[in-house]
Amino acid sequence: MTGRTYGQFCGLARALELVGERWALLVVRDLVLAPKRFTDLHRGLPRIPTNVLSARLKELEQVGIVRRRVLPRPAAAVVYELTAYGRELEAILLQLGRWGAQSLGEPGPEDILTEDSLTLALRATFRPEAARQLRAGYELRVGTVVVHARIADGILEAGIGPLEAPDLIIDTGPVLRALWAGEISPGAAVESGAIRLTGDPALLDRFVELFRIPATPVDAPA
Amino acid sequence: MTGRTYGQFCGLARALELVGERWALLVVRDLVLAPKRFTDLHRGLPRIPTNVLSARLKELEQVGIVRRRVLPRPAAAVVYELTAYGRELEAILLQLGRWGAQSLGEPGPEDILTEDSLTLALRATFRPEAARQLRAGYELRVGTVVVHARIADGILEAGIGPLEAPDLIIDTGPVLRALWAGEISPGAAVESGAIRLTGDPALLDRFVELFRIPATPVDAPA
DNA sequence: CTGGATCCCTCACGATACTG
DNA sequence: CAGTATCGTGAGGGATCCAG
Repeated sequence: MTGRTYGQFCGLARALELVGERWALLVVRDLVLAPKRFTDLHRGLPRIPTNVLSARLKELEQVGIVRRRVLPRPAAAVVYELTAYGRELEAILLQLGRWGAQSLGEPGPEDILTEDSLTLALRATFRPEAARQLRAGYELRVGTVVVHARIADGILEAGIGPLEAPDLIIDTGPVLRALWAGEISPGAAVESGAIRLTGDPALLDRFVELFRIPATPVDAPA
Repeated sequence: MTGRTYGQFCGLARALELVGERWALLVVRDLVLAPKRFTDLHRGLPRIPTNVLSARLKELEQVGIVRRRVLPRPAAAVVYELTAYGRELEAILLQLGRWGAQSLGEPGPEDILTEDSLTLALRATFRPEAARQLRAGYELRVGTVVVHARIADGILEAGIGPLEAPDLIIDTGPVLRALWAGEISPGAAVESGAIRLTGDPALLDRFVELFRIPATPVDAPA
């Protein structure tokens, strides 16, 4: 326990000692939306070795970010959930995710997309000022990944899974990133067939105003 | 370059690929306030091996967070500075630092405190709503570390070094953390001799209102 | 089948020494 | 001052194995 510290009396250094190890923040990310079992976590993070996942959960539990809970019968299952302290990381994760999304290129063939990360991406890129006077329900489908967003009174509710009666279903693929970043217009995306719509097509224009990855800042040389 | 990725199409995963390696965010932290030379960075982060510092700087430069700049003569020096993209991390660092500060215990004997981290701690814990109607200049001394804070019109300006004509000089030690967290009252701190004041003592009460580490959330069991 | 623990290999990190 | 070179250690990666 004496190793692995930064030797600085600093809140940031402390934070990095708590969640700075590899995979730690992604585990927290997958617990933001709901408690999960070990196997569910592993399904959402297939590239993490089970021993590392095990170690991270123990460490996160020890420092009060995650709580291990054994469900009462009949489902004799173990779930991991965030503590109140862990939940405070959500806003930071969203900000960091929005920052990182600016330099996100096209998805590689190995890259996976999960319901959790897509849902958090909706929350991270939501712009309340664009949601005034709007009440709408979107269902977003990317391959087999289905999430939804409901906007009402300037508030976003985003979650996993389909929606009862969506005003618009957006069925798309990798082009979603370019659309999100404003690199392609909704019209062009639909026309190319990269996006299929079910419902009110006009709501797609609202969608790209509601959810937006900021443009990547470019530095002038010198 | 193919290794070290998370295999997820996710802004957060991307962010962690950019700044998730050990020491990376602390290097960014030390560049937030001002560009620095290699040796200055190493002075602020004495525990980082020079080869690792070298590697981090190269990586951060390659991904567009840091720029390496050779100063023109006469000072044939090399400085590292943040790009616009790197500067966008400041708000995130402050939030993360404030989060981590909640679980910061007493400083260990090995822990060091730097001007940079103390200045950023001021920025991170500043509460504008407590600064209304106030115009004041503080000088904060912790050992040989001296920083300052100027408050005017609800705005904070915090930086390294002393102040021309401070309204209050706060000369203190490790007790500062407890004061910051509200675990000890200003009066008790002064009375115990752990804090020495020069200037208007009433401004110390304002200080603890202006800068505050939020209380650590405690989870109810079950 | 869930919920991990164990083993082995590799590579990043840490410490130290050294150079333009 | 601004790094590079070398080398040992331990954490991470991948596969397999085990208990309830």
